[in-house]
Amino acid sequence: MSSALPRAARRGLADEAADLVRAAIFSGHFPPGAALREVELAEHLQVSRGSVREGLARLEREGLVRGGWHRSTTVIEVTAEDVQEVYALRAALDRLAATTARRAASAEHLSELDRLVAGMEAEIAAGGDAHRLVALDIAFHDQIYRAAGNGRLVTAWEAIRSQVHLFQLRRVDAAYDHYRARVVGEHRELAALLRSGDSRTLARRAEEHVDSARRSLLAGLPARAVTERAEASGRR
Amino acid sequence: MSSALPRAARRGLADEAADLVRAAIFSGHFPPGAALREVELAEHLQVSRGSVREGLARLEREGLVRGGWHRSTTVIEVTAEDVQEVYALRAALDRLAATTARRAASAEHLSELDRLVAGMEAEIAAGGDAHRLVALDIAFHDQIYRAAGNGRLVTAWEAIRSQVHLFQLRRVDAAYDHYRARVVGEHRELAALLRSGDSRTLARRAEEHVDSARRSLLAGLPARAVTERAEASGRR
DNA sequence: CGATGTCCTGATGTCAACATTAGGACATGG
DNA sequence: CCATGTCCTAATGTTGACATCAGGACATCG
Repeated sequence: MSSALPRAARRGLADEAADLVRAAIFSGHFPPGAALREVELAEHLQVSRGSVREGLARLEREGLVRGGWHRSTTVIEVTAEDVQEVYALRAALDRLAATTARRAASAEHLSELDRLVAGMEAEIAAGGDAHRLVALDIAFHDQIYRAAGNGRLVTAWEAIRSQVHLFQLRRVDAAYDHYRARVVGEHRELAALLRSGDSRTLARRAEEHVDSARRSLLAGLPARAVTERAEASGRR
Repeated sequence: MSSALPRAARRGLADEAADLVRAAIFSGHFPPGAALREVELAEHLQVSRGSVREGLARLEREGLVRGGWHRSTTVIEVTAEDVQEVYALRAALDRLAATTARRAASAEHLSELDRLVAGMEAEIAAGGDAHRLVALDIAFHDQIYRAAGNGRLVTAWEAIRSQVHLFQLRRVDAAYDHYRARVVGEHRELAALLRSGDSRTLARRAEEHVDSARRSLLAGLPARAVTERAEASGRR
């Protein structure tokens, strides 16, 4: 037993609610700009408003939704500015995570990276469900952050992780072929560099990997913004 | 009016509670390791447990306290490992913030930096209250992050800001003379580089500034950890 | 005497009712 | 027709009571 069993964490309704709502956002049920009303969610999920409220606060910490005083929390929009902000920060974090993991990663961590890359290949061979590929992509980077062994760094990553996830989903929607053609190669190279690469090269490639994602996503975004708001009820 | 009036935000009891508890932690009223019981705080602050709970969640987002399932939230300890984690992350964030601000900062942002440095000098000349100096130090870096104009980067900074504040308070407790001798010079150099420095040099100096703080703090930490727990009531 | 099971206590988790508020619909006056 | 003030409503903010749980004290058994 290498990791001492993940401590059978009992999690509480707030976490449960957060997971459900997050999944609903990723699935497109709540498009960007949609309002997340506490009473609605509470009825639908069969939990109290307090728990929903706490769950929404957690999603806000992840940057997936925004809230305000006496104002419904809403799903974030995907504007070019948002993309620039998130990926600029992600480049800095990924760079630190990669160089730290280069020193600190255990053999288990590294082989798990290989396994995830293999999973991507298998997924593509099996037809290539876009959402599953993105999940593997995110999981790959999760693993790098975990390998670095810096709890605060993991927290910082978690604060943009869901946004990156959402952005990547939109990216594959707009340009799936381009994504599919690159995802395995880029990640395999990162895995190799993490195992036995020069630290400078690793840092540079980690930043370029993010930059590649950023440009690919921006190319698929209409000039100004992708609002695509879908108000539940028309304005009569 | 340069910044369009700061929007008269009404904030709610949760924020109020968070501010009060944070201040109490900085003042030493709640030493590292102390348990923050919701009922106690609720009675003392004259607000409901729900509001206290939400305020504590905010402090947890800042990394100042830790919570768990059915376990009291407690003030973080200050171990060497914690310091390494926070300052490694801070170095990466400060580097990004500085280089971004080098391009994006307005004249107002830059002159506010000068004003803060002048405030430090004045404070030292006036005797030099340690807590006020640290507050100016933090405010200086707040301003750099603000000048960079990346909301996500600001959020990432806010997730370690209070920890840095706490660490710096401990640093001046352990080695005030060393801190006082360096604080003005280092910040003045950063301000100058932000106004008209080479980007590479700026990035390097920003990282070194953090590294200087890290080493100074670690030197004041006993070998293993600084626990210094002060249980409220004895164990009879 | 050590290991194990039971109970108790003090805390957090959850809930539903009440208070407050933002934002818009509407009426009014210029 | 536009500007302004008033009111209403649907949402969030806040609260106190109740349900549940973790951890330790204690008794019991081997």
